[in-house]
Amino acid sequence: MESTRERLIAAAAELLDRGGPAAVTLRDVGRAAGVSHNAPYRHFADKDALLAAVAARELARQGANLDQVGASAADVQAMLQGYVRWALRYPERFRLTFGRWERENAELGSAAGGARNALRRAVAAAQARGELPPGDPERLSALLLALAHGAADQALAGHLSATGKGAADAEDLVADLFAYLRPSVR
Amino acid sequence: MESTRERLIAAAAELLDRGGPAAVTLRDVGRAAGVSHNAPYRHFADKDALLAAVAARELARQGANLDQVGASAADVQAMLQGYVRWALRYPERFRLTFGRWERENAELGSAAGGARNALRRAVAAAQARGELPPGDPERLSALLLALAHGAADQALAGHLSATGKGAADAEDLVADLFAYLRPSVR
DNA sequence: ACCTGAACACCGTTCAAGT
DNA sequence: ACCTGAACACCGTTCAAGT
Repeated sequence: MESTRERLIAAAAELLDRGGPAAVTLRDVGRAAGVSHNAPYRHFADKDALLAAVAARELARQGANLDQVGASAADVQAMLQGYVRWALRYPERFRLTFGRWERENAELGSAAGGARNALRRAVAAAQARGELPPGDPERLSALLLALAHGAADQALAGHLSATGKGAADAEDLVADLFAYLRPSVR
Repeated sequence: MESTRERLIAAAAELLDRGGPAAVTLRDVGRAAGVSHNAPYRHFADKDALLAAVAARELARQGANLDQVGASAADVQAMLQGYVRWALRYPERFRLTFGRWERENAELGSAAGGARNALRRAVAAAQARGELPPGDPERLSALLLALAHGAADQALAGHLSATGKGAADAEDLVADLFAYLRPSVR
């Protein structure tokens, strides 16, 4: 049995996918969940809190995927490319998740932290195998995630020329970075 | 003498910086520009068109900076770090500029294209000097810009741990990438 | 060609009231 | 503890009218 709270979050996520944050009106959310237009206020402080709950749900799902990743550089690459695919498939959730509010919302902050930790562990394991350059894994993780994040955002904004000789989609850029990082055989 | 159109854009940019797109109400824009709340409709189709004009102005300014860049890898790095500093200083303009609309707005699309071309030329020059790895300059440019963009966005979302042993700010990540890309002396 | 004031539909939020 | 209907203030947009 789905709680009203869960139905509200699901309805908000669907409206978000369809038309961005502006399309998430409390009236439509209520209608889709079968309650009145201000029933959401019994579960969330305001509209922003409802959107934050959508973001937290998304981040928790991402974290669950990341936990089962392997220890090779190829596994880390696949993890980041999976992240890029998710961003391209659900642009609005991607943009929402990396908005403003992690300072304010504890649930969101810890969900994001968990995902970052999973990536850092995988990077450290690949470094131990000599498949990624040495150095602080936290810092190398940040570099990898920043590239995946930026490549996805550029692709969504239409900034990646998908044709021509220099054509590269967001996943190609992730692959390029891993190729540059591969320690040369000495 | 500043035209009404220019005053509207300037007022919108200031309101945007102060409180994000939601704070850019046509009523406040009109008030700040000394006209009525619907005078903007004589200059822009709607609120989105006004925001697009703000983004275009910003992008044109960025492009003007990029045109005077040198030909060394250090110059390219400085260019990208300047981009990161701009993003961190004007988060709302940064987010606005890389929104949705480049497909729709010709002025915006060409402004963004000009900035990308300036970067590609500088990258090609640094490659010719042997300071960056060979390969299609378009593709390497995309990698560099994606990282700078992603690092800035992660920093703005509070995703970059600014303290601890793995501490790295957005500019550090750009520097790290250039260090990895430096062709090893063979 | 540019601007204004009134008006409309829509939205987030609050409140008194119901079970 | 959870929900509802009415109400309020605010916003984007349109329109008839003015210079």
